[in-house]
Amino acid sequence: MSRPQDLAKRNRILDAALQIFGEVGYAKATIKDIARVADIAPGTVYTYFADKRELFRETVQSAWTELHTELDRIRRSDDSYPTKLSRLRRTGLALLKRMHPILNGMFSESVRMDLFNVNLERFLDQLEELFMESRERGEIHELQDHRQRRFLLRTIACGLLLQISIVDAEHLDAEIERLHEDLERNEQSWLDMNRMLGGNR
Amino acid sequence: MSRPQDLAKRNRILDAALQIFGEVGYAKATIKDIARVADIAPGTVYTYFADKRELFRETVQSAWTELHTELDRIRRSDDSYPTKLSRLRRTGLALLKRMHPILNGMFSESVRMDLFNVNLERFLDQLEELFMESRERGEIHELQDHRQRRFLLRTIACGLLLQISIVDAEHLDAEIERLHEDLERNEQSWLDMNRMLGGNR
Amino acid sequence: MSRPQDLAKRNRILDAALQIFGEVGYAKATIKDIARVADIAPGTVYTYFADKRELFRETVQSAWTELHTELDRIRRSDDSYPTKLSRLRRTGLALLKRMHPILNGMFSESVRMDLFNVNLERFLDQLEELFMESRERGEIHELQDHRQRRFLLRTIACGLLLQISIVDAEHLDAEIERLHEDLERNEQSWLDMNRMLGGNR
Amino acid sequence: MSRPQDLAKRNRILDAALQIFGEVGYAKATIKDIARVADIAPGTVYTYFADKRELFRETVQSAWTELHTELDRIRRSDDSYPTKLSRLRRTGLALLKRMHPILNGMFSESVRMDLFNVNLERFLDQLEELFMESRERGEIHELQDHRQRRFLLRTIACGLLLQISIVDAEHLDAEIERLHEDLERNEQSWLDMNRMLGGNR
DNA sequence: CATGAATGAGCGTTCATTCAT
DNA sequence: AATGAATGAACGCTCATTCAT
Repeated sequence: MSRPQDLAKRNRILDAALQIFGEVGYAKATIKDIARVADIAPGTVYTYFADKRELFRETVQSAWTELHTELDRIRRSDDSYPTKLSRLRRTGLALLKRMHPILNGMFSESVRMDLFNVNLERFLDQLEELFMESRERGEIHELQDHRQRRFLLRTIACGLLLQISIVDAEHLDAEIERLHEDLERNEQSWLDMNRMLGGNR
Repeated sequence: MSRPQDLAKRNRILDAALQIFGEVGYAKATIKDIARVADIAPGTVYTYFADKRELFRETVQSAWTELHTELDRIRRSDDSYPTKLSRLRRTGLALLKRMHPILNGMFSESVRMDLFNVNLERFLDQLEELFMESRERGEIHELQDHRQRRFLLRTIACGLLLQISIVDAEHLDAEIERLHEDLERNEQSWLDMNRMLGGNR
Repeated sequence: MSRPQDLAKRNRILDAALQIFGEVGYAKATIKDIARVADIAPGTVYTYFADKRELFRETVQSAWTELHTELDRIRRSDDSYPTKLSRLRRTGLALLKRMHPILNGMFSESVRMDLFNVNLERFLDQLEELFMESRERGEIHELQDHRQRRFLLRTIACGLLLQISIVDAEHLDAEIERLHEDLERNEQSWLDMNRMLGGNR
Repeated sequence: MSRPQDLAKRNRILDAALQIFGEVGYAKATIKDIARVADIAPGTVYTYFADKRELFRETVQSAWTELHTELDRIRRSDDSYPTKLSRLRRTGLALLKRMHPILNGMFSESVRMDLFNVNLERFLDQLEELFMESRERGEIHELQDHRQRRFLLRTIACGLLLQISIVDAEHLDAEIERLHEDLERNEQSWLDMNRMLGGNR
């Protein structure tokens, strides 16, 4: 079955889905509500998506894909390591902010649909690539062994994800700002410590 | 409406709810299934809990309360700081393991019911108390300022929570074991670094 | 899942189903309409029947079962062969009359659910038993070989079934009466011919 | 609304309708599927037929019309009575075979749309015409009075129709063959008996 | 207090039909 | 005349909740 080409309408549906899934979670979100927000008839949703599951899947996956793409772009840039970290921080938090509505309701269904683990590991892989490349350029020293690093990366990534997801919309901007600063200061500590320990070697 | 006194039956319902909510998530869990597992009639659930929301609320809160109680006990013990850290690690992961079934399906509803933030902050408060007390006894030096520490604690706590919640039951034991080791090694690094930097002062 | 014991209500639902399935056919019959006729809430239907298919199945099968039972009773009676034929005619047509509402809409779904062939063959088997027994008692001579007889029995049975099913309710009584007479006269011809040919042997 | 002149396309739609109605029955057949098989857009169906009901009506009627035409041709031929019977048998069963897909799902809708009775009676009328003419030519003797004969004809016609309709596609050829033989043997018995009784007069 | 049958609002989904292109 | 995306009413079915027993 071929899908119509009206990408604008498809995106209106995805935006509406993002909003509604975010507001009430997957199970309580209704196609009728999503259609109402997208300003179309309920039946039209099924012209663009096979069923509720696929709509959710596409909604979530589009956010992950954006993250992967951005991280890839940062990695391939000519920026210095600290600049890359800074860009990553800004990009990641901006995406989290945009995805905030859905984060809260997405974990359980994402996991059930196997959308979470695959994307998380892919994200971590790219992050490690970035570190490897920077180390090869002599921009950083290694602090931990592979496993330890992976553990910390995963834990921090999950930690940020969950922290954003539990903020209510009202305080979202302030929280993002706070995390931004905290991450920046933390990075500075790491860079300092890295330099210090690197110098000690 | 006054509540009946049969606490044994109330707990049977809570256990059944923990199991069913965990297996299928809040939205897909049915009162009928919970009642069947608790070996009572569906209507009886409403003698002990006002509605499905309250049943979920009580189910989740009982797990948190257990965590708070355990952490309090550890804090008040006479153990050394490394021992306390070790006990905390073991206790926390054991509870996470027991709560695993429900973790996956609980975030969105927990947040919506404001069960998450309050309990998380209370947990972090206790954790900080533990650090303060240990520092006062000269067992540790401070590495970061209050805010930085809070950020790291919250991020790591959330990170562990989310990591456990996305593991499927089959790999749960292996994952718990892995996290246990990773945390232990990480703690050792911190202790080493703490000692090193402390010595520098 | 055990079913409640309120047989009166179950039968009210079956009667309503008979009426509605008969009026509009399986596909266009709605659970809501059946529930309305049975004077219950739509959901209640699902307390007594698993789904629409099972409700239809039970509705149709109950009629066939009644026919099998009646034919069995006639066979085992002490009546003479002509009396048995007469009783069979009356019983069969009476049942067809009662089932008339559903006949029209039932063929296609019955066949799809494999309700038709099995019951038809069972009916024909019993009919043949009746002939065999009567022949053993010397009440009839055989006119045709087994296959020819089976063919005629099946064709006539199907023919009567279809004829009744295509009569509209308004003319049902007259049609039943007409078929009754026609069958009676036909039987008489057969008996005459049987006697004639029997006498010739 | 005037109808377009593209008869080839109209027939493609009718053929597709015959196939789809036959495969799944009236209610489950969709205009989209019929359009897909006919290789046109769904909307185009409504250029040639007012709605789904009319499309079904035309589909079924075209089959009946074919039967009437064929029977008429046989009647008007110069063949002898036994040859005519034989041709009728062959023609009828061949048409039933071709119509098999639709038979199963058509009774209820056909009756509801009053397509069945009229065509059946017209078919029986033609059949009787054939007998009358053959009797006038002295080819057969009469066995029964008008009413008795009409009853038997109608019953056997309906019986054959229903028997074919309940055969699944897989066994259709074998069943047609079987009915062919049974009818032939039965006709022979009738002819024999007719001759015997005729000779007695 | 316990029961469990009854309730009925509301879900995801389908599809005959329309109509702007 | 042909298209096919859009429509929205209506379906089968679920299940939190109630209440007569």
